[in-house]
Amino acid sequence: MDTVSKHRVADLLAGAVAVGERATIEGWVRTRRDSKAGLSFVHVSDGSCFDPLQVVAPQELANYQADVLRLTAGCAVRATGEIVASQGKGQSVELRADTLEVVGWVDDPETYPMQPKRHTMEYLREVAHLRPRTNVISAVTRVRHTLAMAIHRFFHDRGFFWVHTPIITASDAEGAGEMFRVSTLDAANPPRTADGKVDFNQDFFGREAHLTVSGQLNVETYCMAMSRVYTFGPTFRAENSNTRRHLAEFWMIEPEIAFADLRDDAQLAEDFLKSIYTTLLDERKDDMAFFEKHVDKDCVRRLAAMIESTFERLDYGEAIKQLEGAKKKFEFGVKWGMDLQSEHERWLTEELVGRPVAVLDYPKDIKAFYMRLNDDGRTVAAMDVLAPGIGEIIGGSQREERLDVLDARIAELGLDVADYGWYRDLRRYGTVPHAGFGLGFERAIQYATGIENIRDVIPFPRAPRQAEF
RNA sequence: UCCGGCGUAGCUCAGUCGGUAGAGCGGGUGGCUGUUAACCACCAUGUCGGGGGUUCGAGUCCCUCCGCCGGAGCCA
Repeated sequence: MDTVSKHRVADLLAGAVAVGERATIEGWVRTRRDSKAGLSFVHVSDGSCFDPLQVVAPQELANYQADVLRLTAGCAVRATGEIVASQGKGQSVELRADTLEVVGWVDDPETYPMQPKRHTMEYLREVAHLRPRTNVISAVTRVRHTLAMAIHRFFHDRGFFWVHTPIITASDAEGAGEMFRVSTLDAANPPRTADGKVDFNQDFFGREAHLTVSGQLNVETYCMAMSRVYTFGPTFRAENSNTRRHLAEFWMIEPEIAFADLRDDAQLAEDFLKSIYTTLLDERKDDMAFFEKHVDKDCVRRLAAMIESTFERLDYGEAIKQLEGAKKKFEFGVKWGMDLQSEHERWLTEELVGRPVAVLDYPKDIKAFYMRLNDDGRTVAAMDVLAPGIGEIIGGSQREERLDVLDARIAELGLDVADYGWYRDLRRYGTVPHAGFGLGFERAIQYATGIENIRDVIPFPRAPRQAEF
């Protein structure tokens, strides 16, 4: 092998190697077309960008008959040659190979699951180990990475610290949602207490433990020292929900800011969404063009509109009034005190406002115990950010920082104050107003790409009866 | 979990009134072409999701189980 340096396809297509210079690429064959002019065209992808590199393999290659003419989709190859201006349409440059080495064959091309054709997303889910070789999943993968990096960059640039809140939690105070148990007890024959119950005292942690459903309560502790913090990590829900919007394991982003109220929180959410989607449109034009053409023709326009808009602020009570006065007939009735249905959220952001809107100050009875009670005594400082085309994209709140009010809410909801020891301590020692929000990472990807099923924007989806890979 | 739909070739699907299965793509072979998911011709391909039932006969009708998809609920 010669000393020609290796390059990524993305770099070559971007002109990193001048025409006339030599380069080596490594990747997987997408398609092969033979020309009786005495050459074959082999499209090679290495995942570095949406487009493959066209490798021109002339019949003069020593292994042309033996190898090149046997190439099928999925073969792994290494090609070295001169970068030349393309004679054909569809690419600016191509690699005229003087060596083309097959690193790994596809042993049975007929049953290779990834054929050079359109597959259904359902089928691709059944071959999750091979689906990153498709246009759509590789594009999702690059978008997912770019958004993740954009999120970290957004927070880092604003002085936030990434706090690694625990995956395993012994707190059963997190509230909503069924949790996965974490245990080393013998499931078939667990130790029992005198009254016949499972004795979790003998379990690994000496008490019941679960996978976390939210990092918020933990991250609040670091907020009360570091001022600006966020979590970005996996989250688990054992709900038996089988929809295109739910996973048993998903990633969530939860910033938390000290010395801040609900309005600061809403502003953070607005800045956040605009920033990460600006980065996405800027850095992944190729993939977004693909989604726009083949998945959701409105996705780029939707993001551009969000970036350019100023988010509206709307009081919950005002939202109810507007909904009650709407000419549109809703499946669900509208009344103060109820939670907004998806159809209501869509109407508010799409019909009434026509751009993203933060709905503020919800009735306390439909919201969590930790949300700050407003002076009216019947609403809490909660917010939902609604966006055209999707509805709710972010949910957040100002947290109750007054110990006596928090205790009253815990009691009111029938919760056990003993379960909230360390959380209450934050209100005893230097408490300050603070707020935060939660964003489901996969839903943010769905919103950007238009991918309808959430199982297609995470590499290995976990859902009821689905954990094969 | 509830409601609805679907399950036929490697993939996407068609299959009428119940009479032992077809197309396109993909694969193989050949032709043609600086080709772009190329094109043309030919060839091969099936436990019709599993089990049970009705019938002379079931891909088709009935029961049941499994799986998948969509919607609802729950939510991120």
